[in-house]
Amino acid sequence: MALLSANDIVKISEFELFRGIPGNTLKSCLSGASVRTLKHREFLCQAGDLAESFYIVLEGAVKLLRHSPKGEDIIVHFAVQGDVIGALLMNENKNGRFPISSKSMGVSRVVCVPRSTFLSYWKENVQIQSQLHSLLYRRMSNIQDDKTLISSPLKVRIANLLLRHLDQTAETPNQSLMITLTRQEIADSLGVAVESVIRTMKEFHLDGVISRADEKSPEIINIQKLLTYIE
Amino acid sequence: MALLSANDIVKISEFELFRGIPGNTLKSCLSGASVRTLKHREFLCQAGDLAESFYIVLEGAVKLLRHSPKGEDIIVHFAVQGDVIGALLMNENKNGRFPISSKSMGVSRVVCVPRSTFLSYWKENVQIQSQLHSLLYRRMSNIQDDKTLISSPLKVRIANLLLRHLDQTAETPNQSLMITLTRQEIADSLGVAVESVIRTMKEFHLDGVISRADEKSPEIINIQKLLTYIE
DNA sequence: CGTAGCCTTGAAGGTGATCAATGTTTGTGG
DNA sequence: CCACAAACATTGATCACCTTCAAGGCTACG
Repeated sequence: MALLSANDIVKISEFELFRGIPGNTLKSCLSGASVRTLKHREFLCQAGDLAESFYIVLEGAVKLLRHSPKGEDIIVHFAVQGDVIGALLMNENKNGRFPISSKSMGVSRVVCVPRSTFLSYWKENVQIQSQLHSLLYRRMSNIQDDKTLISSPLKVRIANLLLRHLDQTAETPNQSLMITLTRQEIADSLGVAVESVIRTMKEFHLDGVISRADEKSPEIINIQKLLTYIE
Repeated sequence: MALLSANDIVKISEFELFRGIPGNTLKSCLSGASVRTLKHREFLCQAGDLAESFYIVLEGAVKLLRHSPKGEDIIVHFAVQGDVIGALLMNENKNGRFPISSKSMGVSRVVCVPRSTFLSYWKENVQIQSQLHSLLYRRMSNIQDDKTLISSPLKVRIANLLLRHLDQTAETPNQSLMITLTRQEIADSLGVAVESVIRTMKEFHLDGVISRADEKSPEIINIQKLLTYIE
């Protein structure tokens, strides 16, 4: 836990969440906030924890997990830079508990904002509420997209997942993923067995749809070819 | 299309969405609003329509559909009394289009509120934004629950769906569903084949888990027995 | 250097999809 | 009032996709 550096605040001010928000308002919205650095696989919060603060991802990525009855973990969302975790919960009654766990993917840095700050400054600011709406809208759209594809073959569902995580900044026909996803994580996100993901990805690889510069780096996607799986 | 009756306004004022909202604020929030009566299976809006207004369900129920690539429709949500449809979209850029279709289940009545009213009165009211958040939170929780159960056997997923739609007002051990769901709708909601739902429900019936007073009325659930399928 | 987490491959098995045929109910139009 | 279409329900047979299980390999890390 550490205080926010001036550099961090600049970075935060550039997030879409705070677009058009004056500097002093931003400062209020971050009162009592601290920065937490998470190691690979470290938990940010666990399902059942008292929700005393919520989070903004500064750097890196965090996966949101829910326990399935079988004991496996299902990934409901990959939170990346600028994403907000647990804000919806702040509105609910006091003593609310997280319904999800959050686990860091690689090293990441996260801003922790206390619940009281949400109630005093976030909840009372219509601009911020609207921006939160936009974030939620996108997350809701994604999860609905997934649901729409439930009955599609695994190839299609994986292709869809990969497309969603493309690094939109590059312009080349071959784009890489914004985050490094393991086969296990893809499986957990789609609710299927790892082995099935591995076999499908192998096929993609043989077809030249995906490739990797080296082990450990994110997958590189040939978008044209990938799209043929979806149509 | 008709104007709101005094009776309708009373009913709306009792929705959770407007809890603690003063009468004149409510009136502003409904400026330009009209009531639409929908026949069974009539569309309220179709995917791709210009989102010029959003909706509040007054009576009856409306299902929200998304087209899957195969041409089937997946049900992403059952909207009942007090539910809001399309509000998230109002925040987004002008000329936004509905990503979903809405189709009435039986006869229903819906309040149509113009986008301009949202921007003038809903968006600027922090109380209403918070209430919208709560509604969304619940919808998000539901869809995440569904996702968590993706890899569970069909029995469990159907049991979960039934539990969610119990009529909470009754106290008896046997509760009925709030809305009449056809097997087809259950299948569309879970993204499985109708035949699979029929076979599972038949089994439930033989086990005495569900029963129907008569055809056409909602299913009656023996909760104790149903819960044994989930644990 | 041993453990933990992830990846890989093969073989066997099951759940649910698909296809086909038929029945029931409701609403529509002649 | 009857004929017909549309939407939903049902049942059985067959089959594919994905799961499960088992075994082994690789890399990172304490």
